[in-house]
Amino acid sequence: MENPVGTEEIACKGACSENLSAVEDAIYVIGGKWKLKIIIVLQEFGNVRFNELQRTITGISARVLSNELKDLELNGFVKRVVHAEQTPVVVEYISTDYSRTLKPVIISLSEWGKSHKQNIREDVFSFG
Amino acid sequence: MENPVGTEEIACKGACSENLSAVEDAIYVIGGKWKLKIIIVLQEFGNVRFNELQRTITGISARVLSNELKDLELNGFVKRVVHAEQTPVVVEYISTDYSRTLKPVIISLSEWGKSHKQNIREDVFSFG
DNA sequence: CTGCATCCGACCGGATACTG
DNA sequence: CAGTATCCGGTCGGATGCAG
Repeated sequence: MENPVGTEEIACKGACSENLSAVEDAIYVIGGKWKLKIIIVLQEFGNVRFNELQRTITGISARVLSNELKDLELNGFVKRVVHAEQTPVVVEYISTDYSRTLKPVIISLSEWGKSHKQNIREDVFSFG
Repeated sequence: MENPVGTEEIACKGACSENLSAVEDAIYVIGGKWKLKIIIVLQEFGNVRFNELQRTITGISARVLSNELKDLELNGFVKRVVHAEQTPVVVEYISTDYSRTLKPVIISLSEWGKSHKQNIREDVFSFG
């Protein structure tokens, strides 16, 4: 059936673009090199301070971390808690309930990442 | 070996960084604005030609698409098939078995993306 | 400590034109 | 059609310095 841009493709585009735009939305908010990693650390540690965060997430600069945190806070993934009673001021970041809805995403990514690393080690696709 | 930050944090770092590095690995290969979207389209359409791909994935330029495809092929997510018998030459891209191992990742991302869009619409966290 | 402001180089990626 | 080459503006992000 020669069907260059026929009904079949159009139909697929409908169902497909639903997936596509959903994933696009997801990537838009939690995409990038750092966001998920920050979320993971906050979920595992509970509450973390700025410099602690920077030390844990290897390679991130203060500037970028600061921007990412602002972004994450705006989107409701992170809460910024200031302990004003102390000097110097202590600031802690904690993960929100909403960030916990990302658990399935994090788990599937983590599992895939593990098996991928294995595959690379075993040279599964060195097609020579 | 001194321990400036305390054993508790170190212990957590062990368990935590496993997750962290796994997710990092995943993001390293399939991260970015386009890679997952390309993979999704190829999985849903089966085999797609270059320009078709560019039309389907709104906003991507030929240059970037070309680079992404090369990258994806190198990592075994995409296969490039040349039909030399035709003129002008027809090239099709198809998804590999390995790219299908990303299914769980794509599903969880897609579902989260959908519910996230809903949440935004309902203004769940307009703390205004 | 917790960041923000500024400077500045590196890189990303769009537009355009071109080849096979 | 399926890309590649070049130009070039915009953004990303490191380094440094400074403020609360």
